[in-house]
Amino acid sequence: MTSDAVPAHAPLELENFLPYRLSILSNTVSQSIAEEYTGRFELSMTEWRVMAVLARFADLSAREVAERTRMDKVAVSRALARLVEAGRVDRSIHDGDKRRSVLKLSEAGWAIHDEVAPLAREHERELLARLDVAEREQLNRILDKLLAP
Amino acid sequence: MTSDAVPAHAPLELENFLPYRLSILSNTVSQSIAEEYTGRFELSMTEWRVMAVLARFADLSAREVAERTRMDKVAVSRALARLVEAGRVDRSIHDGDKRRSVLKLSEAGWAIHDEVAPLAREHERELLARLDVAEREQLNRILDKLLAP
DNA sequence: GATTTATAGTTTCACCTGTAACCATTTGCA
DNA sequence: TGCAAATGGTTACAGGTGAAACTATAAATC
Repeated sequence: MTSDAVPAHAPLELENFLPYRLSILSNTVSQSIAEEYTGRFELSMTEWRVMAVLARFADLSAREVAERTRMDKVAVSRALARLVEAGRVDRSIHDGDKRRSVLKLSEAGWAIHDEVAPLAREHERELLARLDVAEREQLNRILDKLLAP
Repeated sequence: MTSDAVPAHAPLELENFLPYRLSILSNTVSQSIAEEYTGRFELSMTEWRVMAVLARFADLSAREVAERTRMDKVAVSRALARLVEAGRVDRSIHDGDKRRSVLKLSEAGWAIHDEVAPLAREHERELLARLDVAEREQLNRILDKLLAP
């Protein structure tokens, strides 16, 4: 039996490494939702996120959309260009500040939103169905803590 | 006061929508770890993931790396090309199956691993420091359930 | 044993992404 | 007022990414 002179390496156990587990879970969930709307509506995930924010908060500027979605402002700018082009978002210019845009869902945008939102909620429901009531509360509390600034 | 003839839209409350919260958390965490090694070691996130898997399980094939990292096989192929080129991974050919490659970290690869791994663990520690012991156990149990196939 | 089918891995293509540079407008301040 | 600094948003560039096609090898079937 050889003595262990050289200290052993200490590889991460990825399967127990929290950042890794979060990444796998998040990608799996987001992608399974995205699969449902990308095909049906020619809607990218970033576009959907922008629409979801505008559904909840009207008359935001592009910068505010970026803040709320935590997306890059360039990504938002491009998503908005496509959404406006497709007639899903109405863009006007802010009174008194010609740099700011004022954004809201169009009728067509709302129509899509009203189909996609329940679908997204259904996925969330399926995911949460794996947990009991106590666990759901725990998860919410834990996420609140981990997401706090 | 106008009567509400048209049914109201029901926008998602993104800030309480589980898939969205998971996505924000996962991106924030992964990126803050990545910031530490991308600059210092010219190492992309996908490359690091490949290295982490090869640290834990030697002599995998590219396909097995893809399975374990849950990355696309094309992404793995390219990450491996860069890692082999940089001398961080040794690639040989499987005895008895000339299609398979046999991958392992090189000395240089291990040296980098041994610097990055503690750094990643430290980030995990900082994140978990926001939770008490009970919450950490709860989180683990919950993630086990949500990640089960 | 020859031929079809499956598998490992790479390349191509079309697109998405972030960083940095940029333009227009507004704000701060001397 | 005039001018520097800050801000909202877009564009250019340099990668990174997945789907599909492709090459090489192995396994299955006849």
